[in-house]
Order: sequence, then structure tokens, then C-alpha cells
Amino acid sequence: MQIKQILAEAAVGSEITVKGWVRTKRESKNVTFININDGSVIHNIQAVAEAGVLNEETQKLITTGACVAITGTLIESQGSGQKVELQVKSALVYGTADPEKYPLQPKKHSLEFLREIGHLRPRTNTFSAILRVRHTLAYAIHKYFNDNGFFYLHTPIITGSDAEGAGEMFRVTTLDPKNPPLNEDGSVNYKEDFFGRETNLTVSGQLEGELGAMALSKVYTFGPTFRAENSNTARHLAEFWMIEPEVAFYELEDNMALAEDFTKYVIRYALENCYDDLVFLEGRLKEEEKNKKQEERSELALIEKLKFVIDNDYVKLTYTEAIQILLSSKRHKEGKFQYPVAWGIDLQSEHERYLVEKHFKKPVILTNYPKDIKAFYMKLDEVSDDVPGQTVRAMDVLFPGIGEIIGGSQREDNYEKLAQRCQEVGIPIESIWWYLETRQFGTAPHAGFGIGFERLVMFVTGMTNIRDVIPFPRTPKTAEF
RNA sequence: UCCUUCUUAGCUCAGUCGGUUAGAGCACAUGACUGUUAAUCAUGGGGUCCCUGGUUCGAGCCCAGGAGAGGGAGCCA
Repeated sequence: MQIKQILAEAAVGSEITVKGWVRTKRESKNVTFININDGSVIHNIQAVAEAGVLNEETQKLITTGACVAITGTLIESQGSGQKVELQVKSALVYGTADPEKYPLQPKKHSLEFLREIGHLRPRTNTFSAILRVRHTLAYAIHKYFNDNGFFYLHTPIITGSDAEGAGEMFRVTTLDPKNPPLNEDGSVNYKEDFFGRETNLTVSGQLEGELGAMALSKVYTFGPTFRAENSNTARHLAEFWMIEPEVAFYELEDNMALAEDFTKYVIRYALENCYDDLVFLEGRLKEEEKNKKQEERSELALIEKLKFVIDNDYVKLTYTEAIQILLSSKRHKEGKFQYPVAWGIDLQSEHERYLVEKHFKKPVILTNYPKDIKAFYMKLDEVSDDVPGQTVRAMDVLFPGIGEIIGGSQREDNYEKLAQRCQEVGIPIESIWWYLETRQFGTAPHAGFGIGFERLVMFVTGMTNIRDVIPFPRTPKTAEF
């Protein structure tokens, strides 16, 4: 029986068998307490063995980290701290864990140390809680889209296009790296390669997502994404999971409404279905923040923060308005921004953080960016006298503490304008002929966005390093587990 | 990739001005204890001071190079 079920039913008097891993053992002369966790829930079950019930050898092998099956009667606990406990009748040790060598000790460990033992860290309270929340969010995402008429479109992992320019790509090849077939000019002849052309791991499913939306109207992708950027930060992974809805007949405003409704739904779902885990993670975060300076501590506890997000409207403003706010800010006037502020710049982390964490103190949707700092496929805005330059129908959703969690746009649906933009940014039209053809055959207004799954998990769990919200992180120089 | 800080016991860290045998807490082992829950108390074992080279009578400490990790930045989700 799973511990989650045992604790929920609390069927006192029944005989049950618990299988799991020993967290702690406390021995005294007459009685031994064994705390067992099976990962089904944050809570342990306490097994109580009267002296003499277990033979000496078994008792010795039950140490922190060992895997056991314990059979006994569920009784009301005599001690405080738990309602029920297991009165032990017999125990079987599946696997021992030499206490001199087992790295996970019954004490606090740093997250940095746990990253070095990625194969064992799911056995800690913190990581099992994160993994359960991660699962629940993934489920909520599929449920949200399914309940709202979206179809799950499986876009390719291996791709022949590098058109989006979202980042450096990982090459996929079966050619011999030491002795590849060469063209006459000495370059590698990819016609000899597995696919007969250069291929890479996908950096985004968006372009294919648009093809799906031009047939099924509402689609989303949810899959792994790969970027070979040499970025070493707490917010980037080389392999991460991304959710990308794409919807026909949606314009920018519909896209913004979808992004807000979607994020609120999945956060609410996690609150309703992972409450115990979130309570634990909130406590962990409070402990961690005790070591920080007062001004660096978050104003709201984790659960309060999540409730605040789902109960309040996101702020929506244009890039041009954001620049005006930054220009009139005290911080700008005192010259405290490291990077200069002016219309046309790409907003820096410090600018985004100022807007989200100091000025508005809630999620912000920024729209209508200058076209020169955004991707080629974004729809051009009408030119306006109020705006200094040409903008596109882009939107970024910024979350407190995380920064950019969503990037999206209404797509350019006019063939001539899109082809023109391809030329401007140097994308050969023949390389994405299939993408451009959607604008020649039954084009339609459409919009979509991408949300980094790990960034969402970070926000919900309160973790501050992205390596701690994915079971097996892939970052530059690291692929051990 | 750039800036910056760090690397000493299984873990988290201290280590004075360069000086003799490198310390603490936790973890672990042994013992005690009538119900503990980060149990408690006593005792004990445990070190490639990140690596390589240099300076010096003498280096955990100073210098040079390298590796790894953290924080910040860029790129972005």
C-alpha cells in the first residue's frame, strides 16, 4: 500500500505492508522507531518495533537509506507528531545502505551538494516535493488545453530548419567525426549524412505549431527543447521543456488573455493538488531566506505569493509605456541603472526586475516591442504618431523573481510582409518555403507563445536555481546523470 | 563567454603574522536510556588542506597556471 493512501484512509486495526526507504531510525532499550518514505507523499510513516520483534541482524540492516518492506498493524499513535503508526510484526530488507558510505545523511544538505548526487537527490523531501509538483503542473497543462479544445501536436525533435534563430543548435549526425565525407571545397558533405542534409535538435516547435494551427485551429506542443548556448545562469538549461500553444484567429489581445488564464489555471491546480508539498517548500524557502539580508527577502511567503498571482490581474502595457516609466523613475534619474534606457533598447534584466518587482509588484505583460529586437515572424503594427518607431505585435510575460517566463506574439500572416522580413534578417526564403506557403494558401490571423516549463516550476516551488527543478539537468560541462 | 567569490573530515564551516601534532558542529560507530520523531547523554574512529609548479630554513596560509562550484551579467524560455 502506498503511504499516501495509508495516511488518507487511516484504517486503524488493519494489517498492512509498507514498502519504502528508511529516512531515520531511533533505537532505545525497549522500542525502535523507523521512519519510512515511499515518495507517494511528503509525509513518512512511523513504524514502531517493540524489542525482540525483529531479529538482531535485520534490526542492524535497517539504516538510513535502506529499502524495506514492513508488515504490521496500523494503530493510533501514542506519540505526538502523527495520527497513526505501524506496529511492526515483521520486516524484510530489500536493499541495505552502508551508513558509512550512504551520502544522504539525516541532516540538512546544501542544494549544491545534492546536485553532485543527482542519482540520490530524489530521495530527499525537497526534491521529491519538487518532482511531485512538476508532475502535477505537467498534468494540469494537458488538462487545461484538452478542456479548452486544444489538440496536442507532436512537433519534431530532430529538425532540418534553423530558421527561427532562437539559439545555437546541437548538430544531429551519424557521420564519422574523424573522417567525414567532404565536398570538393573541403566542407563536410551532408548529403551523405543520415537525413541527406544538415539536421539539428529543435530549438522551438513554433513553426510546426503554426502549421498545425492552420488546420486544427487550436494546438499546443509540450516537449523537450535544446539550446547549445554557453549560458551559465540559474535560469538556463541546454535541455528544457517548453509549452507552445498556437491558435488560429487569435490576435495579440486574445493571446495575452490566454497566457494569463493558462498560467493562473495551472498555478491554482498545483495549489489545490500539491498543498502539502507547497507547505513544505514554503518552509524550506523561509529557512533559506533567514540567511539573507532583510531587503533581499521576499515580501510574501510562497503560498501567499501564488494566491496573489491567481487573484490579481496582470499588468498590461506597451514597450513604449514601459520605457516612459523607466525614464521617469527615480532610479534612472539618479543614474542607478547599469544599462542606459532609451526607446529601441532591448530591456535588460535590471529594467524588467524594476518594472515587475519594484514598480508594479505583480506579473507584467509587455507588448508591442520594436521590430529590430524581435523575431522575423512577428506581425508588424500599424505605424502610429505616438510611437517613435516600427513595432511588432509581440508580448513577453514577466514574473517576479523569474523574469521572462513567456515570450509570444501574433504572427505575420501576410506573405509579402513575411518574405520581406525574412530578407531583412537574412533568412533564405527557400529554406522555409513550407512555412511561407501557409501564408499563400488560406492564411489566417493567428498567435501563440512559448512558456518555459522549468521557469514555471521554479515560480511555483520557490526554487531559485533551474537545475533544481528538473530531475537531470543538462548545462554546459554537465551531463553526469 | 565576461566579471566576481569560493574549494580544509562524509556534510557545513573555522583556521590568527608563513612556524612544532590541522579544529568545531552535524553525520557515522560503540555504549547508556521506558515512546522517540533533526531524540538525548558519554566515548571513539575519521584529512591527497582541489591539482600542478614556484618562493621560503619552513606553505592549508604567499606567487603563477589549471580544474570545479556559487553569485552577477550577456543570450533567452
